[in-house]
Amino acid sequence: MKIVYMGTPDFAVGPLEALLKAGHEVIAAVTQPDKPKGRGKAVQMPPVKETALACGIPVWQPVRVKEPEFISLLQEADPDVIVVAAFGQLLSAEILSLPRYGCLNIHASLLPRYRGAAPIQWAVINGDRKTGVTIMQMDEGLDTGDMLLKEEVEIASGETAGTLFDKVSAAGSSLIVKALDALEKGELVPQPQEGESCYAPMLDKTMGKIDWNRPAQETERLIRGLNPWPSAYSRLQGKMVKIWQAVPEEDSCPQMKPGQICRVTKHDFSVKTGSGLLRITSLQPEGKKRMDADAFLRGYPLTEGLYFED
RNA sequence: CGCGGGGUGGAGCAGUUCGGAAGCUCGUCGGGCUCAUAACCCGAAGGCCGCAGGUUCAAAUCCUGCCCCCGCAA
Repeated sequence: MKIVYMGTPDFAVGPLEALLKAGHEVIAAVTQPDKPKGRGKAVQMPPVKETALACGIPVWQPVRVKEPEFISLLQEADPDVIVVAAFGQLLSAEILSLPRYGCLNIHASLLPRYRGAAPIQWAVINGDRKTGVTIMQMDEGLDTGDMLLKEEVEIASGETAGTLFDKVSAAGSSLIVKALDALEKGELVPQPQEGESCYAPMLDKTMGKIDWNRPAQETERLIRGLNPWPSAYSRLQGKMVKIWQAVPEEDSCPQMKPGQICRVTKHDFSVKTGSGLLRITSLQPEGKKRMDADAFLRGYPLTEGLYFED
């Protein structure tokens, strides 16, 4: 199969490698333009570009895929199919109908649930026990196309968005290979999306601000869902503190108010929430590395009654 | 030149303003107490204070250059 691959972040790297390993002819990788990132302002290339370059695949980085020059470039390439994974730009009808087999998308959820940009994180934040990956035939809607193949992935207790990303990406890698195989043989049966749908909007940093009035369980899920990015955080004595790991507990401090620190032990400490306590076991003060709570407590002695600020 | 914090025994921190014997809370090892312990008591080991130069009688501390880690922003 002559494939044009469209993808940008780490999630899209595995599937690309899987396609190559399966012997498909990837004639080009399309990815978002390099952007200034990181501390220095240094321009960085997307993960998919790095991989493509390392594999000797031509890389295209159109600012807008709708540009006529890019469309004609695609037409010239004449792919059998376009495979899309977390690319970051919407494809026009013109592009969707360009390849013989159309465009296949690797989506990180069991559609029709979690259409949109951050399906993995939202599955964790909402406390789902399983999610998955869906290969679908793209249409003009946002993740509304007919489904071709699906695979479930369990969400373990304590799962973070980061660890789940790896699992779902791996599942997507093998599934897209299967899908193309079946596609060639004409064995795929498109299935319209039915049932309850929902959206998983893009995450932004403000979501990570912990509202201590919320129940401890809910905050704990938020912490896992926003790990490794953008991370859940609060403020303590004027400094930003990221919370990396916590455990919900029974409320044993009825006299405390939400956000107040209680039960400081040698190894960890708990914070009062709107419902229950949240025992903090791993955190990261501004300017410091992530550390276990007991390490934190050695250098930053806390007293009970102290508040996390808004 | 985007803004800022930091690199001090195994861990987390103080000390740097106002140069002058390496400290705190833990951990580790040995011993003691105890039915027992994450508790308590006694003792010990373990640091070229990120690297390289400079100033000085004397530098963790002042000056210069470099490396590395991290928060914000993007």
